[in-house]
Amino acid sequence: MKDLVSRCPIEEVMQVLSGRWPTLLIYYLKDGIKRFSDLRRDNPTISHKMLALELRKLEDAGIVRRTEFGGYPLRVEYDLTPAGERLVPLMDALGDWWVATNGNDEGQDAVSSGAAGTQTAHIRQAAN
Amino acid sequence: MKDLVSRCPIEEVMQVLSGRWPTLLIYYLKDGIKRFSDLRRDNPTISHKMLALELRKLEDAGIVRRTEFGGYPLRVEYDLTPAGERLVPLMDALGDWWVATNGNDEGQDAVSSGAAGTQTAHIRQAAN
DNA sequence: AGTAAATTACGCACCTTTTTGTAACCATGA
DNA sequence: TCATGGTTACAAAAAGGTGCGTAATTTACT
Repeated sequence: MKDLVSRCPIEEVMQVLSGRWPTLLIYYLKDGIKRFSDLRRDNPTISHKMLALELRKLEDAGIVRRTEFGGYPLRVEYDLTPAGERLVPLMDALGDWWVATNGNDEGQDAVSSGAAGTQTAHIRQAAN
Repeated sequence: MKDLVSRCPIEEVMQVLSGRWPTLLIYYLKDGIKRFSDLRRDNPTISHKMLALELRKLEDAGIVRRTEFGGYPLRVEYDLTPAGERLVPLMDALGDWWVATNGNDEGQDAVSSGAAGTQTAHIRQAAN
């Protein structure tokens, strides 16, 4: 997706959120601060290069904040900006819409949306 | 983007909505029934192959309805399903989030004068 | 009257462009 | 020597564009 074709903000958002990784990364970062290697562990199928690229893109879009600590080995932390946190419920709504529109065929994933925060709950369950 | 990597519904939605065309097509179809050639005129930079592919994808996702009328030349009409119409406000919200998050600091756009309406219009081409 | 061309919504094959993966390299403190 | 968080170069894969074919009827022209 090289260029914009319209002046529509929705096209601009999609330019950032399109693809497999952006939304997944946002969801992992929703749980709190993560490091580069954490994100790679969370999602082993993303390549080293892609992770760096996607993180940079999200950073440029103001969704992710990158904090670099000096020293060696270099330590870098990633988390959501306030804007990124405001984005999360919108993506939730999309997920809810999706399961609502075709949730009549399957649905056995019983990870209930409990209140107690366990770790790595990236699989959302939209039951409403 | 070939395969899913998680069982997250958001990843499934993004598989359908990712890319330049899906959201644009939905926006054009929001105005009412369109034919294949209408959509090509609305958006001259999409190739006929892509348009056919994207429409099929949206149809499979239950967002767009395809109605074929017999005869020659074959006539086919496209419009949004009810689910597709329910999706529109969610995309609007994303667009609003976008303009809200970066219409803030970067002082370059002089458009934001006038009343304090936070409501943002999606700029569409007036091609009718 | 007869023929040619245009129309609509694609499918298919071929080719180019864009994206993504792989592997290697960097810097340096423990 | 290994670990961290990258970057770069090259290769592979995927996405996308172009042009042709299709079908039956209408219109355009001779």
